[in-house]
Amino acid sequence: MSYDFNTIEAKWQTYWADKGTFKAENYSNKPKYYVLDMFPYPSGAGLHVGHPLGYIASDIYARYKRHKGFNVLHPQGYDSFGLPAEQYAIQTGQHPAITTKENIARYREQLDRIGFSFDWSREVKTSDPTFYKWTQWIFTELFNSWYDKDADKARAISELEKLFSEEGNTKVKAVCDEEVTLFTAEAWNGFSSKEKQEIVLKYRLTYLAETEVNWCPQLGTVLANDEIVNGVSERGGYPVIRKKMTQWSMRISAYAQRLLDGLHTIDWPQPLKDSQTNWIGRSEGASVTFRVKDHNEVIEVFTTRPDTIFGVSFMTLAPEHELVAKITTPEQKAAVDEYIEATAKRSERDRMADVKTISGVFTGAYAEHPFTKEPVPIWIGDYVLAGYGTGAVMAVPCGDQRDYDFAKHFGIEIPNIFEGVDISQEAFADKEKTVIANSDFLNGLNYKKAVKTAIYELEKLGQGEGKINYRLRDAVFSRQRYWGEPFPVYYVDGMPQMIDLKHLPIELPEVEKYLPTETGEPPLGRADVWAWDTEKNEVVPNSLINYTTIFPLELNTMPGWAGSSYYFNRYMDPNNEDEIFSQEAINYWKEVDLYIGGSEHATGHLLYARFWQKFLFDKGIVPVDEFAKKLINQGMILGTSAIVYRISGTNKYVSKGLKDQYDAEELRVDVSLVNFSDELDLNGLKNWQPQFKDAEFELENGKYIVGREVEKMSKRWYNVVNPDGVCDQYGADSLRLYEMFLGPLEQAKPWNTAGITGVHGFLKKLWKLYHNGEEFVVGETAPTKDNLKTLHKTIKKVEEDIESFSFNTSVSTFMIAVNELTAQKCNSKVILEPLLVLISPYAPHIAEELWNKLGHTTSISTTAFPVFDESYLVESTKQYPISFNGKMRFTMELSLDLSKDDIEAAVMAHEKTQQQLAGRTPKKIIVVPGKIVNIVG
RNA sequence: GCUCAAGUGGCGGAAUUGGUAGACGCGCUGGAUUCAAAAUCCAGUUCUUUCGAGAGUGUGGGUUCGAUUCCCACCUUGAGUACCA
Repeated sequence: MSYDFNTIEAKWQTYWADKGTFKAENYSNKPKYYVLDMFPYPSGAGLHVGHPLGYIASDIYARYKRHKGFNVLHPQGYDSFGLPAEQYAIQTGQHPAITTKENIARYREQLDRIGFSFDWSREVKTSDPTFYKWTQWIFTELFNSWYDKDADKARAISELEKLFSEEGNTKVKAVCDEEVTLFTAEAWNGFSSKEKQEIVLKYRLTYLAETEVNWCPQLGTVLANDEIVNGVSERGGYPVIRKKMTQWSMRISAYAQRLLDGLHTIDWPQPLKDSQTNWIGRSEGASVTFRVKDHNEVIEVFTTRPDTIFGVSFMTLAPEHELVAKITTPEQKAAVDEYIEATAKRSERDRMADVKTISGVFTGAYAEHPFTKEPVPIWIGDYVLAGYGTGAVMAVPCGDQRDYDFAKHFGIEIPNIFEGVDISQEAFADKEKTVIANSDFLNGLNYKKAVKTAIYELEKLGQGEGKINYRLRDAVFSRQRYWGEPFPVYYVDGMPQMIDLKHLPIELPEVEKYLPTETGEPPLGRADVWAWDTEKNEVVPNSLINYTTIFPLELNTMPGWAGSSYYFNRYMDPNNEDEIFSQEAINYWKEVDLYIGGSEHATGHLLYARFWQKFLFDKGIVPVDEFAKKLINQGMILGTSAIVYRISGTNKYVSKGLKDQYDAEELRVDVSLVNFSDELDLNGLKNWQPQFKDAEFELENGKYIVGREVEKMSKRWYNVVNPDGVCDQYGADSLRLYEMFLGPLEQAKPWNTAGITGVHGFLKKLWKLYHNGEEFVVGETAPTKDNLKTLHKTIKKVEEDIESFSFNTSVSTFMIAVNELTAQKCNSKVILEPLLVLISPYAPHIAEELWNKLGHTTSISTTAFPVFDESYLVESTKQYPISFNGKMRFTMELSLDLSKDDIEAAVMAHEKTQQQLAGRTPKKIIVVPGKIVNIVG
């Protein structure tokens, strides 16, 4: 019987599903292990061969851990809210839920064919009301919490209100909005309910605020900072402008320091940690207050170099800074207004593209230096960003290149406050070599001491303090979209009210169209049944709104990252209707042990998920404050596009080798039209698209050879390879082996279908080893020394490979093992059984089939991983006493079957040996023919 | 500019407490089988060579008996990030 992979694979996939082989129990005597993939967004295009790469790796690890005696949780689900389904709905009118359902069915079919060991009984979908009930609940929990800086954790709002009523807000150290005014307990108790709500809102971990947001007119929605790339939207590449809107925000900035600290406790890739560190952007320094002369105003600046305070020769405000209008003198007003208008016109993108141009204008006003009391001119300039720090800087031209360039350009004085440094050409920014001069009490001090002293003196004056600044901004949480989680929020007198857990989920209402309304409201503004009855506690028609018992509901929906910020915990107890998950379940599984997914989520999903986990930890809902111990970024699988060359203005195509003789343009054609040797199927091309119907070709050696380009797999390049096709032709086991064999997991690598014959050949050889024609044959004789050596070599290597996630080299190891056993004519059951266990994580179907043929009635996945025995590898080593030059004696360890004479001759013949051994008495020399390999001692 | 990662045959890539560089696969060459092709099997395949050997892991140095591996400088490529005060 030949290796009929299609039948075998279908058979075992059905078996696993029927028997529930991979169903995980929440209680076990075995140690637990949680292997997770980043769940997919089910797009209409289906899976291409790049998608399963990470899933195959995690599946291998999950299956390996089962062999190692772990109770393994390996679930899968869908991140099923999102833009593509909504945009399809806008175009076709089809409900996104239908599109999503179809796409999920297609994904499931494709995933099932690859033979993953997912526990599908735990499947979650973020767009499923039974799931987003808990997304809504977490939102209300965040709303009902504030961040206490003293306790360094989130606490209940009720406790904050109690503090306010007892002592006002003067002593409370909380993370809150900047413009909070101080009040006493008496004042608090005298406030109206609405005033109280307005104040508390400034403290909540999710809050409503008038914020300047990134508005994308084409998409009709706001975008988070990480959804913008180079000033245009990540999706679609549309321009983004700044606009003020009332939006929900998440106070992630409260967790900035803990998000930073937590990175040291988790085993994640360094580049990913670096980009999170960068995104959080902690910088240590001081805030300094400058009085504005002739005005009752102060300018607060943040600086990382308080030691250079005596080098300040001007100040710069961002053009958007609120003080600009107040302090500009009448003489300068025209110039300032003109400059502000010019800046506003320039898009974010232009501003970034053109960093070199120095621009700015003097306001006419002066500030007072805190120590010297000298006047400091106040300028505005667009090199100062309104969104960072306080939007104002104290300019020290001798110590900062941008300040230096600005001062040079406008002829502002550049005082030198560094000892022994020439600043005639450029600023001096080397902290290590800094010695301060011309600076009163800071003279002669180095950087560290000067910083300390300056802050101390500023504090004495009451004009500054040490401060840590973070780049991390609060995350906008509202989207003007239909296909997302609705907020469990209604409004009474303009103030948001949360709907209690017992009435959740608040399900998405039906709408006629999925576009924003004519008045610019989000799509939910089109819903007719979208009001909240506070007596019946249910959603009722808008027509009933009376503002006494029935109120309007929130029209925004949540962003894509809401559901993905905690789904990994929900898998632990996914069908629980009463709780997000039981405490028993979360305390058993605790956290993800291994998380595999793409690096593109570094500053989005992976940061928000850590934030929510820390919040849930503060609330005592989860037992650990980092959700994933280890994370691996799998690399992308790239496509290999095929290119034909058309002579410009004609319908003639020339083969790759001839293209330089013509003025030819490049066209991409479907990769399935090209064989392994880059030869194009001419008739296939003619039938592929009408434009090629009458194509003429100029061939080389009778063939049309295409050009190749490695680039991202995408429909528009016609380079997508579908896993179903690979499974049809070679089988899922070949696909799995080949995806691993392609190269290291973390690296980006091009797909090349030609190479798959290699791993497919291996499976055929493995099959042949057990079969004599149609008959299944297994040897009952005892294994030889060589057989055992091959086996244990393989056990050792495969175990090391899996533990270090070097799945690519394991495939080679299997090939070597099967080649050796074939050469040894070994089909001994004693060898083959453990070998199958080794192979089963990679190629589970064939392993299961042969395991079954060996007479086992249980799944191979329940079998223990074979134990490595070193004695089979070192047995052939012998030790010989050797004399050298008639003086020294040492021992030789021979790992090859060579005679003593051979070795001695080899050592003597080797010229370098005498130098190497001069004056040394080695204990042991490892030798191979002609060379000394290792001298020990 | 800054940060990080990586440079090994025609190609993907092996090789870690520093010890036979190029495993394994693709491709290519030759052979067997076949009327022929596909499939399969066997042998060869870093470069140079006067067939003795010599050179060789981006470049130049260093440490070592010995370096793809460790150290220094440089070059190249990729990724991320950027007027962050």
